[in-house]
Amino acid sequence: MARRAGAAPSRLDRRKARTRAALVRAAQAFIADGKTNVPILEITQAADVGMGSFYNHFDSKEELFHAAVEAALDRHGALLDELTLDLDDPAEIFAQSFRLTGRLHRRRPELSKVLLNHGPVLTRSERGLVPRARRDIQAAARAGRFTVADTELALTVVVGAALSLGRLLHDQPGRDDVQATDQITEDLLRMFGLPAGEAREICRRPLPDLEALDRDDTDVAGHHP
Amino acid sequence: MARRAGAAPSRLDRRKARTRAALVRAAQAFIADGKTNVPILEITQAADVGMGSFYNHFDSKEELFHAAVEAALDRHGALLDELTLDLDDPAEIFAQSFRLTGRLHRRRPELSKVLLNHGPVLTRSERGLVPRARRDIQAAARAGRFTVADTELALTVVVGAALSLGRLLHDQPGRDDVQATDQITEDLLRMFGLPAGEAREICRRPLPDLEALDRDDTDVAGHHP
DNA sequence: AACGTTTCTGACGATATCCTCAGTTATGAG
DNA sequence: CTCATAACTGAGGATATCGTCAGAAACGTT
Repeated sequence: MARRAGAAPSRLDRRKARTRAALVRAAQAFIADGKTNVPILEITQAADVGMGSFYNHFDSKEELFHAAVEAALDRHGALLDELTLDLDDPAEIFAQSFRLTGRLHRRRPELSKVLLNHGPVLTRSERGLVPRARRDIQAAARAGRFTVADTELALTVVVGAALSLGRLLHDQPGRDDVQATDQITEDLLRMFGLPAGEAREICRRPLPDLEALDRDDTDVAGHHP
Repeated sequence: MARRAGAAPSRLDRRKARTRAALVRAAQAFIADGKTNVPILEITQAADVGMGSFYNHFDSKEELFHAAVEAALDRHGALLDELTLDLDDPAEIFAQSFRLTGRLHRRRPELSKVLLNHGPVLTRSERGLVPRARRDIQAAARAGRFTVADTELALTVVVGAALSLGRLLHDQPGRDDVQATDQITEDLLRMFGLPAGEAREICRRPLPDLEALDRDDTDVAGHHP
């Protein structure tokens, strides 16, 4: 019997959701290691779930991987929205979102790797970070803060810069991620027509509490103490 | 008996080189379709080469794919060097290289797809396009044309923008590639500190003969009439 | 032409992976 | 408590892929 939408989740629902979440988490771990051609058996073992259970939730490995990446992206996007909620200047909203995403690469390397390994595919996805960035750029342009000839092309550069930055930080573990991220954000703001001095100043403003970010991200992973 | 370096290639050498090239070309075709987990047998069939021949040239599929991508990148880099040889302004050399690379996505879609699908891995490679871009940016900075706080970070943005642009053109076949490429180049020049007017003007200058580019690229593919 | 060497070739045994299915366990309803 | 249903489980047959190897063909040398 189909459960009515909005009804409280039953124990059965929760059991199924737990198994599914375990599989998604295991998949994220493998993606983080760059291995997308792992046998299904290994995934289920890592998730501490029976082999057959896989097919109760997904029809193919690709379906699982896709779900894993989308979940991670959605979560980070929502976090950004939350953290920039009380900012007024659209240029600063954009800058802080980009800076926070840059910080992410070091703070949650496994999530970062997921983004890097599947970034290309997700670049034009209608979920996750891209629509958010588009919205912010458009808002800043409308407010006269950014000079943007073509929103989609500006967005293209921004997304490319974000992925490329992640790759840089991943490949050079010694590099200062804060300096790198803020410098690139500053470069992008100049590209958007802001005077060099103002661009630099905006990128030096303090960021929201990063402890909150850690707490939230821990929640995401479903890692309850 | 080992052949001395520099000696004229014998028929045997050429035979071996031909089969190897056929495998590389077939690999490029598969990479272009995004399929990097094709059975070796299919690759050899596509290359019209015996199954066993594969192991005369490569120890693993990954080795073949790596060779395929590096060959494509080296070739395009050399082409850019050739085409921008007689330019004086370092800013223009950078701009033309970027614009020409943008043009490539439409003119040679299969090569473009190779770059896109393996771009992330090759971003920090010491061969191919990245060292060239680094050299050009440094030259422009030394000449006082670009204002660059950190060459590596600027390079990161440029590389990311190039890959992201390729993805955009690939996903939106209808989009005007010339307009998109030139606009992004202009954005990057502004990021490098050039005045908006000058950035725009540089990106409107004519490009080297594209027919020569076609001829050269055809040579690359080893496609002799 | 004759012989040694390099390269090519495809069949085949070994191995890895898939995914179904019949049986088991957990949950819900009466 | 009893039965029905949903979810979980792992063994196993079917399938796919690998990489070796012995022989054939092309090439070089004398």
